[in-house]
Amino acid sequence: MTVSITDVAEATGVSASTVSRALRGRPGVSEEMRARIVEVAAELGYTASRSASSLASGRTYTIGVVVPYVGRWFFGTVLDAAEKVFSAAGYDVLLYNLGSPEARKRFFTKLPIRKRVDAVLSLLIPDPEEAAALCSLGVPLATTVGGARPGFTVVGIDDRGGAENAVRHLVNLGHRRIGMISGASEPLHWTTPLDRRQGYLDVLADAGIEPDAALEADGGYTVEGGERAMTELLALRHPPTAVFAQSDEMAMGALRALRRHRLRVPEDVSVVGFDDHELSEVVGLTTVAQPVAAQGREAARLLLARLEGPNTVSPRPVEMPIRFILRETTAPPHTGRQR
Amino acid sequence: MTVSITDVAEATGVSASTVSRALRGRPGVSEEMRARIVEVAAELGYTASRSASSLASGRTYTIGVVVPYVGRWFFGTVLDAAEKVFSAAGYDVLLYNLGSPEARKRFFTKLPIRKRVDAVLSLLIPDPEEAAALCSLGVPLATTVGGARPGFTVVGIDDRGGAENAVRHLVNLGHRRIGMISGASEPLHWTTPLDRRQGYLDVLADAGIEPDAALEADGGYTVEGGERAMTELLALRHPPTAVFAQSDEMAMGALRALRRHRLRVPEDVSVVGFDDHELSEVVGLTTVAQPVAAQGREAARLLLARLEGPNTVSPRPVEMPIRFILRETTAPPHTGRQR
DNA sequence: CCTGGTTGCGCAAGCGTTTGCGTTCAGATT
DNA sequence: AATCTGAACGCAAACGCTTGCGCAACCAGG
Repeated sequence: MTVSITDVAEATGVSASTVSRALRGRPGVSEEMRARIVEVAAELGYTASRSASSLASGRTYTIGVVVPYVGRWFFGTVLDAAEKVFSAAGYDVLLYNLGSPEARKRFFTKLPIRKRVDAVLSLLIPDPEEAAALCSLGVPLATTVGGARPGFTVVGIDDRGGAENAVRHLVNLGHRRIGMISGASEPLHWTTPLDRRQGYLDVLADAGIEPDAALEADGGYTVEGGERAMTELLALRHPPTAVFAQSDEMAMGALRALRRHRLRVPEDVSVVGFDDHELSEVVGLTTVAQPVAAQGREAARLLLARLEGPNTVSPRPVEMPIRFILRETTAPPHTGRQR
Repeated sequence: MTVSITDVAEATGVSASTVSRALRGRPGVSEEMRARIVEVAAELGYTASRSASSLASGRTYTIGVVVPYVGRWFFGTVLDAAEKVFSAAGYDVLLYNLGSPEARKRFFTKLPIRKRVDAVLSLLIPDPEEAAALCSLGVPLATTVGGARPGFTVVGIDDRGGAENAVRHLVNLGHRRIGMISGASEPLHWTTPLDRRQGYLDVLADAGIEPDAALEADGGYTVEGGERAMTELLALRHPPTAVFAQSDEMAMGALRALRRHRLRVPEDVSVVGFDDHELSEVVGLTTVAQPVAAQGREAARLLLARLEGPNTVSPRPVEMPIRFILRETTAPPHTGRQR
């Protein structure tokens, strides 16, 4: 039926051990013999059974990647980049998409990943319990989100600095009432929304602007949430003249809300996002870009390095560069007609 | 070190076979014994080694999913939905991201998937050779793209009918010069662009409009490609007054090109897309929606059905409903000032 | 009390690799 | 010429699980 290692051993007239060594480039096989074996194996269309080989060797040559939503641009992009690195290095990737609470719970209680992977890249923010579960796997861990976490190799960006750039831009344009559409603040372990908020507050303080809690609305990192949040802000007695959205998706939701309210951007309201979503250029959104694919690549590379070399996790997160991108959704506040 | 089945067996005072049967719900174990074993296993934190179990049983409880680009909205969304179905059924998913030609070649020559999966869902269009390679795996196959293919369970949409809807809408508005931004026409096995083009041609013929090859530009299914294509169309001696883009991404590129040319949408040019991308609503794009996630779910379900029941592939593709969505990028042609 | 059929469980043979160790043999060293 | 060395390869024991078969023990029917 399907060709096994002994088939190619017999066909070559050697033992299975020699075939194994030859095919995996291990020493102890003469070059001519190796060549013959490789040829015969190719001829027979032999591929080693991963199950058998990982059972015998303990290595799976598989990386587990766990993400909250593969469908979302950010995660899809990171995954895309990371997968390329892994597969180029000969690793397969096992995907766990943990969007729903049930899926998440099932994953962390049953840990189907156990004994199945050599390392894991987590793109979701584990709570302390979940992090402990991952650590208990005893394999190298990495992440590109949520900041430092013991045992994890983390590559990220300067969220606070990025937010400062965005908000400072608005301040420099002359805005004083600056709203913020923030991300889900629920999981406290997930520092990104907190850091971005801090950047926002820092700049306000710097500019001598009194922060106003009413100007912060939660958008849950989705387009719809952004729209809702913007709608809330517009319902305020004194709506903001500019809005900093903690993600481009939420910024786009805000744009939609503004259009529904027949408000012009940037004439009536300025909007600045964060992330540089692939479609942000299309809508002309001013934003701060983070190298999403590069983060995935880097995290994957570091993970592989830990796998092949000494398994040491750097204490400080790797920080990737960010870049402010001026486009068309920001302008000085409209001092003329007031709503 | 890590707890194995014999550990559970010893701790319970039974044999490993009984533990195996008990944990997998096989007959031949009394209920009270099963309960005890389950309890002990949970206590010890036992998880069966997949490698060992699939080596012994031949089943991997893993589905291979191969996609061209995980990062792109369409594929990410299909994958997201399919993964949920698979994991809920107890299957893991092995992801192969074959964007680059090298990755693709490596995959199809080495077929690392062999002996690693129980079934595969392919979201890329295999050429005949690649399709044969997949068939040679001897496992159930499914796809959500590219139409009928022997051996594959396929779930798709009525591409031709959808295109007809879109173009008829433009015709009804009074447009006569209707351009088309088409998808990559390269792989001939991939029928979607052809079908959508046919729908376009059908409606033109129906309306007594002479098709003009100059009005078709290739956008390669990307935002940038769409922008280039639109730019080409605008450079024409008689540019179209409306454009049908075969995908929303290309439509968005077209919108960008139009904005760059200081043309208003829909006053100067109407644009209609195809797919209903998650951000199409944000930009107000008129389009024809296809149920992307639902297709992924359905394909996954059918695949699992083939896996558990009799392995029969339905001869006709499953067709999911489409829906025309009128938004704000289409209007009657501007008969006033002409460029 | 002896059959014949269940039911519940253990035995042991795999599944296809990897790998430590042992063997053989040619060539180099004394 | 006897010994040592290293390279090239084979043997066989894992790795952790599944599963066909066998074997007690038990129950009901004659």
